[in-house]
Parts: sequence; C-alpha cells; structure tokens
Amino acid sequence: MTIFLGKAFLTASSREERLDTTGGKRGRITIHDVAAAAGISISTASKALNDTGRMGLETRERVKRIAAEIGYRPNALARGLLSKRSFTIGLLTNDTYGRFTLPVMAGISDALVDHGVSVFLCAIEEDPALAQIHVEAMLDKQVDGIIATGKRLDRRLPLDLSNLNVPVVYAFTEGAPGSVTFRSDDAQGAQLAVEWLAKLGRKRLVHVTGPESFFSVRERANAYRKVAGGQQQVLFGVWSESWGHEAVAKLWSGGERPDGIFCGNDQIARGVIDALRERGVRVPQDVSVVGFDNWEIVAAQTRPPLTTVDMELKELGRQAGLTVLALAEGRSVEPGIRKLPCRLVVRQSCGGDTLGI
Amino acid sequence: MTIFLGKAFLTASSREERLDTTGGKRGRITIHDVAAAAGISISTASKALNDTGRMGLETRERVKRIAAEIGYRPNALARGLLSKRSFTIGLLTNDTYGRFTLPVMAGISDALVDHGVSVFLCAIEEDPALAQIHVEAMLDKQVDGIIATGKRLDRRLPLDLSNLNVPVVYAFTEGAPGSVTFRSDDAQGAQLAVEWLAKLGRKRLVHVTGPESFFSVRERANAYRKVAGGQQQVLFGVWSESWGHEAVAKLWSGGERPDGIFCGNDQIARGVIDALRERGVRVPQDVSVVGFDNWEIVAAQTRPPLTTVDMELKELGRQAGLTVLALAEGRSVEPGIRKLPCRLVVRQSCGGDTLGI
DNA sequence: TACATGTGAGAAAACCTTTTCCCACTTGAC
DNA sequence: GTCAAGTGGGAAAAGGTTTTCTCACATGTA
Repeated sequence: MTIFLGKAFLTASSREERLDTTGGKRGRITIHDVAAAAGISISTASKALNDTGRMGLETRERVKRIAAEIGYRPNALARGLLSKRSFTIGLLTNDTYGRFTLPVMAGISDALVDHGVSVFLCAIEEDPALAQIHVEAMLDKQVDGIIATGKRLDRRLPLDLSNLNVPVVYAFTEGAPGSVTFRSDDAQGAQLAVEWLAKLGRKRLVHVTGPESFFSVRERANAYRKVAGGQQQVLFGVWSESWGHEAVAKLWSGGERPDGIFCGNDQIARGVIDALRERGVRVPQDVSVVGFDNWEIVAAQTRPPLTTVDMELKELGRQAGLTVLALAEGRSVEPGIRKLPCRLVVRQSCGGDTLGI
Repeated sequence: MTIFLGKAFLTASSREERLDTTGGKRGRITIHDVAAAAGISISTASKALNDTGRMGLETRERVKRIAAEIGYRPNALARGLLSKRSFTIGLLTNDTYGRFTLPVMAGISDALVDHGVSVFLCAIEEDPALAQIHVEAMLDKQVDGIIATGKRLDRRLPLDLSNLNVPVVYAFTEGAPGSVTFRSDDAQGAQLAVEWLAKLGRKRLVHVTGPESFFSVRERANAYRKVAGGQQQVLFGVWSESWGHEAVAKLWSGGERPDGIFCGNDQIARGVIDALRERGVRVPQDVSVVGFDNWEIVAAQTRPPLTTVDMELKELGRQAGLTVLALAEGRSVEPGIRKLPCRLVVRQSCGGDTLGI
C-alpha cells in the first residue's frame, strides 16, 4: 500500500506538473490524484467518496478503496469555500486563568470532535481591541459559530457579538438578549449543599461567601436562606482563603457557633478548614464544611478533602458545542437561559462520605 | 456609510443573484462587491488592496476607501486555497488541567495574533486515537504548523508527529530527534533559588522535591547540589502539599534543622510553610522557603506569600509561536533544544522582599 | 422499428482570491 | 509619422472541491 504514497505514484498521476511548482512543500494528495489512479473523472471520484450521485456500486467501492490506499484526505479549505461550512468554531474567553474555560473547552471539543469540528481558542483578557482583532480573524476564517465564555455569570465580554452573521452561544457569561445562554443552576447547587448538611444533622448553618455584587453569590445566598430557613446567617466577603480565616475568627469570637458551614467557593472553604484546624475544631466531627466549584487542585488538597458542589462545566461546554453546531446547520434553537444542574461531590469534610450518598 | 451594508447595496451589486441562493445566511461581502462599487475589475481591486501590481495612486486609494466603507474582509479560506497558507496553527496538549498549557497558549497567541494567525487548541488526554483524530482534523484544515506541548519535559505526546508535512515545534515536552524544542532551564532556575537563599545568609539548606523519575527533578536537584555545595540534603517525594508536611516532620524530628528550604514546586512549598507554621517555626524569620512554578493560585495564597521560580512559560509560548511561523514561511531554523531562563519572583517567604532585589 | 426510460459517468460552473499575462493607450524620441 | 517604452487596467487561470447538467448507451415497451 505504502508504495503508492511515494513520488513515483504522484509523478505518474495526471497532475505531475504540480509537483514541480510546489517547491519545498510536499504536494498534498488531491481528488485529482484519486481520479487519475482510478481512471475516472474527478466528478465521479467526488460522488463516489461522498455517497452521492449515481454510479455502479463496484465503481464506488473501488474509488473508496483507492482513495484510502493513497491516503487521500479532502482539503477542508476547498470544501468550505463551496459549502459555506468551515467545520471550525471559535471559543472566546476572558478567563485568563482557565479555571472555567478549560473544562468548558474540554466539553465543547468532546462534543464536536466527532463532527469534525475544530476549535479556535482566543483568550482576550479584558481588552476590547484585542477581542475585536480575534473576532475578525475568526470571521475571516469563516468560523461556523462562536461560543463566548467568561469567568463571571453577570458580566459580558468586552465586545458586542450580537450583529455577527454567524451564530453565537454564551456559556458561563452574560449573553445578549434573544441569544442562547448556558449557565449552572447555582440555586440548585446551593440547595444540594444545604440539604446534605441537613441530612447529616447539622442545625446551625452559616454561609460564608464572596462579594454580594456577584449575581451567583446572591443567587446561592437566596437559595441557602430559603432552604436552610430564615434564621440562618450569611457572611459576604471576597474570594480568598484569608477571608475564610477571617470569617471563622468572626464566628468563633462570639454568639452561637455553627456546626455546618457552606462556603461560596473552594478557596474560602479551604481557609475555613485551615482556620478551624488551627483552633482545634475538628472537621468533620465538630463542624461540616461544604465548598463550591470542585476545583480539584484546591478541593483535593485540603485536609480533610473537601465535599463540594461541581458546576458540571464540561457538560455545559458539551451542550454549548452541540447548540452552536445546530445553529450553524440552520436548525432552529429556542433562545433563552438554560440552567444546568450542579452535582454534589462527597469527600470527607462533612462526614457522611461512607454513607454511599 | 452603514447604508451600504444593507441588502439594498448588495442587491444593486453585480452579484445580486448570489443573495437568492444563499438562503438564510446573509451573504458575505466579497471582492466582487468592492470591484462593482468602485467600477473596476476584481483583479484591479485585488491589486489595489494588496499593494501589488501597477495602477494610479488615486485608484488605489479609492478602492481601499470603498472596501473599508462597505466592510469588505477577504475570505481566508479562498486566500489559503491559493497561497497554501491558512494562517492557522494547531496546539496539541495532553495537559488536561491547563497548568502549563494555558500560559504557553497565551504566549503563542500573543506572538501570532499580529500575524493574523489563529490557534486550534486540541486537548488530547493520553488517548492516541483521539490524538490521531485531532491531528487529522487539523491537517485537513491545512494548518501551517503544529506546536506540541505537554505537562512533562521528559515525556512524549502519545503520537508520532515526525512525518507530517507541516512543521512541528515542541514546547515543554520531549521532541522528536532533529526537531526544535523549547523548554525552561531548570538548572538555572534552581541556581536562582539557591543563590537567593545564600544571599539572605541561609547556610543549612534542604531541597524538598518531587519524584526522582522526573527529568526536571533530577536537573534541579543536580544544580542545587552543585550550587549549594556537596553536603546539602535532597528529599525526593511526590508533587503534593502533604509531602511538604511530611518532609518537615522528617526534618524536624532529628538532625540539624535547615534554615532554608528550596521546594520542587509551589504545592510542596505550601505544605512546608503550613507545617512550619503549625510547629511554631516562623517563616521567613527562622526559615526561608522558595517554591518553583509561580503558580499564582498557590503562591499568592500561602501565608506568607511565596517567593518562587517562574518558568516564563508565556515567553516560551511566544518563541515557539514565532518559530513555527518561521518554519511555515520556509525560513530555516536551527534544530535542537532551547533552554529559556527562569525568573525569581520575590514575595515574602524568604525575607529580603524589601531589598528591591 | 421507434421511442421512452433508466443507468453510468463526465464536463463545467461555482465558491473567492491572487497572479500572470496581455491589451490599449500615452508619451517621448528620432 | 514611426517606433520604443512606459502606464493603467482587465481577462483568465489556478487552487481543490461539490453540484448541476448533459450525454451516451443499454434496456424495456409499443
């Protein structure tokens, strides 16, 4: 088989003149080569390979076999020029750190690789000019669609994507009106956490979370209040370990001490757990702690490992990918905000981890 | 200006028939539209826009102005078909977590965006079949080159890239023989760390690091031994905080206690610092600690914030990007391994942070 | 025998650019 | 008045693929 791949074969083909002009770059095998090798026209070759048109079954099979033998792969650029589909999408993100983008990207890629779609990743910080350049580069390359993702549900990317002539889907960032937006169901996630604490018999709960200016913080806090009952306490702060420490200091300095702490993210939870340990408070025997995010690098390294809420970002990416694909193919999609359920990941910071959920 | 963008303009253009066939998707503005609007041929339009050919300066300017007015952008697919350049490269990685890939990606993108190059990101876990699919998809899309990156200097990606007919550059992963490979200079990084400890007057040093099976671990350890002097101690372990704890327990259980600890990565350093604090050993007053990686999320959250070695991955990405571009343009590049220098990031875990380096 | 129908396959247009040639015209020199 | 040289611009091919149309031939029917 491999013998056909050599120069000898190509030179013998009908396109021998091409080899002379391509210079250094080894000329790729085109459908002309397939046609020549099979002794048919390129139209017939094309139809054989794409299972279209009319022809003898035997011819079709033979062409396919020969194409495989000589290692023919269609040129996506040429195909895209005609079909108006590039099998390419763009992923735009302002999440430099990749905390959210990477799982989303993995999901998109996972969903689309089977459809032959590749993904341009563009990290655009907060720079509108840079964003503009990247978007234009993607449009020039005829992307079939764009997925915009960010690090915050209630902020937009620093540019307007609403008037592009390609479909745009938003994931984990605020979308334009009338668009499709995927996000995690933070209220349901909070509910999972609180119900788990309740199930373990915790009665005196506190919610230690990030800045109230974040939409998801408010949403989680509201859900927490609703599920836990009115008398429960919420402490707003910042997204850092040190705020976790501080919050524990505050809580243990007076008033009734909690036996269950629901934290707004894993870093806060880690600060809380470290502070509790330093005070000699045992986790999970004396106090149960739940985090939010399931950021492995934090959650798995806390002592004890952290029970936390996973936002299923990969699944979110998968759905966003399938949706943008559907739109690119002209299938219509109901606009609106889709909230995807979170999942509780049980480790050891609450106890109950031997219950088998 | 915007008035020209409407359907009215396009319909009036010489290509009005196209609108009927494109159906839902709004037809893009092509060079035909520019030519029609300027009352010239498409060849002239092309030459005007690309500053090639011969024509009156006034004509050239007018064409450019009109093109800008109606918002013409050349179709990169069509251009690529002819020029054999797609202005697209692929980034292949097996670093699911993105710890190393994201900074490298940022550097590549940063270096290439000015050249109009976009980057396909393909995360291929350790799955050779998946890797193969991704590479073929990229080749079909005529990428101008591929950058392979990983999470470990001494491991290859699970597929062979050496016989592709596009240039391949390796970054932070082991490359094929005869290829160009970029990596950090771990020995020099270790030297920076040790010299800093020495400069601060630390005499009794220990190196607490990861598994000896890692090439970079051995390289750092060797450099450490060479710079610190022969009598110094090296503890090999794993890449985790708990190993940092364990190491401190070992060191403080007998023998001479160190006053300077150089850790193999930031997570170990964090474990070390936490363990020291728990023992009442003051950092940096009693012991100086240096990390490796400058992983912000870890280094900035330790108490005190961690002085650590940064591998300059972004710069590494930048150079890899420029190199693959050079190869794609046919410029020849000296093969071999290029070691890029590391940089010491001074925070507070060693003291000396007020020295202003 | 004449005609409709069906079958296999090829020619050519189309997608959008760039580039190579070539043509028509002007200018200047002899 | 003829010729050479220079100038502005257009026609057409090329790049690789898909799709539409057309053609030649074989088969079946009246």
